[in-house]
This record gives sequence, structure tokens and C-alpha cells, in this order.
Amino acid sequence: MSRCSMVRHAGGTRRRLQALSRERIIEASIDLLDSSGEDGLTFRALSERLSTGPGAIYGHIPNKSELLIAACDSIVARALNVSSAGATPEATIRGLALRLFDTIDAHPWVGSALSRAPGRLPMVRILESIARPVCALGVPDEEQWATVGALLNYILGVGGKNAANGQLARTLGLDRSDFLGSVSAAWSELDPAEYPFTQSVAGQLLTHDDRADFLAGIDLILRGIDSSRRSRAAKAGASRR
Amino acid sequence: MSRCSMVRHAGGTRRRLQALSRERIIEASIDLLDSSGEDGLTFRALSERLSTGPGAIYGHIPNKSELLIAACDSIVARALNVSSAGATPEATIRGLALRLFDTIDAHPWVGSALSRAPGRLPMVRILESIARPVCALGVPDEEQWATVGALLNYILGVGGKNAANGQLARTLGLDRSDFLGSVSAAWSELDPAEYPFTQSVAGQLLTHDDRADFLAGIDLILRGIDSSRRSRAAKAGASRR
DNA sequence: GCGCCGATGGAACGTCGTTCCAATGTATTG
DNA sequence: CAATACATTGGAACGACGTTCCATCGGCGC
Repeated sequence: MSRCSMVRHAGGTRRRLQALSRERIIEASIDLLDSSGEDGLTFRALSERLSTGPGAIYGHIPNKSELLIAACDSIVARALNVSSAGATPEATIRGLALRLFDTIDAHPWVGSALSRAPGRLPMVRILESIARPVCALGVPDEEQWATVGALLNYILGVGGKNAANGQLARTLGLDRSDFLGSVSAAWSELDPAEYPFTQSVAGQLLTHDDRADFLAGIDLILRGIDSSRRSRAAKAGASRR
Repeated sequence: MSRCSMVRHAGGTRRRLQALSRERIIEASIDLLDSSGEDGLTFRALSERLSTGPGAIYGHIPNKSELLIAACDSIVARALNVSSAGATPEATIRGLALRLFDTIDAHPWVGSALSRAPGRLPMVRILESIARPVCALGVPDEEQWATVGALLNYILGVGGKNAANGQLARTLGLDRSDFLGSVSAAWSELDPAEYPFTQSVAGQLLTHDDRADFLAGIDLILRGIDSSRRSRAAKAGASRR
């Protein structure tokens, strides 16, 4: 193929036009994941999109698991790269939570990728972003881990559930509301004696606002944090007088 | 093989001794998942353990995804089949949370199986178990979904993260504390300017008590619920006088 | 005792992640 | 500028997977 030609690069290591690179591979992976879902990321489909063979990719990425983590990290880093200067810690947490919620909604595969890479860079980024405003709220050291954990798991849990719904709907060839409709119908047919709560919310499943419910949960946790702060302040005040 | 012989069964449908059945398949699947992890469940390994061929299993189970959900449901049902009569709603929630935490710890694959089956029976069981004491706490209808969601996602999130740690450790051939040690070491080497919180908790990772931290998070959410209740009661009292 | 029919289990198919290696094209050397 | 050294490439091949298919078999009704 004569379309290949040499190129002088500042760093000097790049060889060809359109040369394979970690960045190009990750970008193509994200495209593939967004357009074809979690199962759409395949070394064959990826190599075809990059006009190369499956083996070539292994020169830049050690394996599929690392590729998924890298793609995930790229999305997460983009989502968290927003300044929230001047906002209250509560508003920062709410904004952060919504941004993550929307990100996972737009890239459903990110949710499950995160849960399969505990302690890795994308997760650490999120941990850190949540911890900063939590510390700003004055949560004492010994409660920080539990507090951050509560927020982190709630955010990723709800986001992931939403994403799982979307993924499953895609797999079944339904759109989102059709899928929720089928779940709602299945819930309605449960034994009311054994599953009273599930039955009663079956109807809400179709009409409720996911984002609003999500925020209500965040506020619930924030109230718990505030309640701890108040009781701590009261105790300190009592012992001081 | 002459070890097969007929058997008279009350219902009359069973044909052979050791006949294949949904129950036997699920039981064997749980054994396999417990002993060899999430990747250990294979139709080949399963059929070998059941002394049959891979094709025979499809007479009782539609596909692998359903098999995993069924195995998961079996474990979840067992975990939730405990009476908590006489306990306060708070104590019931705490007990339920700990039981789920320990169950996922003992069967790490349950965590990821749950996250891949939103709205299915095992998830509904858990939803219902959490909703019952939440309703008993007097949470009003419009807040129930968010409240139950906060608890549910926190419990499954922390449990799942724990489980993921265990799974990953197994895959890497390390035991749990060695794995946590390697994560802790990786976190320690992060840029302190960019990841101050993560760095500061890196040390705690090895020494902290997972269950205690988990319960602290549950209490945080319970405090949030209680705080909502109090402010609602205050408002009602003010408008009444 | 015989034939029927569902249950069975092993072979086979297509796809996956991954490995391997000959061929390619770039950089360095003489 | 020609020849060599070497990293990158890409396509073939491997083993394992989920799933399908169908010849065979075993228990039941006649």
C-alpha cells in the first residue's frame, strides 16, 4: 500500500501516518462500546475499525481487561474534568453525582467496567473527587471512609442499575420504556402477599423521574452527614461549658 | 452403564436415579462458582460434574445467564430466609445488611450476578426485604423509593466491591491481604498533590475492619432517614398549632 | 413384549481472547 | 546511497467458550 509514508515527529518515535497508538486504540474502543454495547468490544471488530489485525493491538495494550479499564478511565477523566470553584460542598457533591449519573447513562458500559476494576485509576479518580467536598464538609477523619463509601456506592449503584437496564433492553431489542414496561408488568404479576412493596412501585416504574429520584437519595445521605455534624457540634458545646 | 435404574416417584415424572433436574444443576453450579470463581461456571465443567454432556443441561435451563440468575436467587433466598420478629426496624435493617454483606463475602460471584440482573427475582427479594423495615420506620410513600434505593445500592455496592477485591485477588493468585497490600502500595505511589485523600487512606486499607466500616455507612443512611422524619414531624407540629 | 417419545450426551459450529511468526517498513550503519 | 538491524504489523492458528443439533437410549403406555 503506497498510502503509507514516513513522517518526522518531534519525539521521533512515530513511524507512519495513522500509526497505531494507545490513544487511537482507546478512542476506537470507546466508539465501539458506545455504538454496540459491552459485547461490541472485540479485538476483531476493533482491528477491523483500525484497519489492522488483532495481533497488532497487543503491542500497545496488554489485554482486553486493561483496554476496558483504559477506555473507562478516559471517559471518567473527561467527566470529572470540571471545576466547581465557589460552590458549597453540598452543591459540589450534587453536581458531581449528577455528572457521573449522566456519564454512565450516556456510556452504560462504564458502570460495569468500574465495578470490575476496584482500586484502579478510574475508581481512584472518582473516590478523590467525592472525598474533596466531603472533607470540606468537616467530616472527621474516622468517618470519612464510611461517608465517601456511602456516596460512592450509591452513585455508582444507581448509575449502574440504570445502565444495566439500558444494556439489557438493547440486548432484548427493546427500547428503554418498552423494557421498563415489561419489568413493570412482571412485577405486577407477583404475589401481593409476598411482594407488597415491589407490587406497589411497579406502576411508578414507568412514570418516575430517574434523575429526581437519584438526587433524592443523594440528599438523604447528605442529611445523614449533616445530622452527624450537628450531634457532634452539640456534644462539643456541652462538654465545653 | 448399569448403575442407572428406574425409580418410582410420587409425582411420577422422574425417570432415573440421579436424574438431571433444575435443582441438581443449580446446586452443582453453586459448588462450581464457589470453588472456581465466576469464570469457573462452564457448561463443560458443569456437565462433567453432573456426568452428562453440555447439551443435556439445556433441557432444564434456557441459557447461561438464566443459570447464573437461578444460582444467585438460590443463595439470596437462603440468606433472606431469616425471621427478624420483635426487632426494631433499625435493627432489622442492620441485621439484613450484615447478612447480605456476609453472603456476598462468602459467594463473591453473587455480587456481580445481582448487578447483571436488575429487576429479576433475586433483586426483587432483596428490594422487598429492605422495603419492609423502611416502611415500618414511617418513611412516607414519596420518599420510599429513594430511601430503599440508597440502602440497596449501598449494601450491594460495598458488598460487590469487597467481592470484586476477592475475585481479582484469586485471579492474580494472591490471597486477600496480599492483594490489598498491592493496592495500598499502588495508592501510596500516587501523586499526593493530585490524590491526597486516596494517599491518606492507603495505609488504612490494610488495617481497617470492612464490616465495621460497612455498618458505619448503614448508620449514616439511617441517620439521614431519621433526620427526615424529625423535620417532617416538626413541620407537622408547627402547622397544627 | 413392543414401540413411542421425551430425555440425554457427545459431536460440531461459530466466535471469542490470545499467541505466534513471517513479512513489512523504518532507522542506523558502512 | 546501499545494506543491515530491528521494532511494528497483521493474519493465521490455538484452545475454550456458549449454543445447537441429532443419533441414541431408557421408561412408560398399549
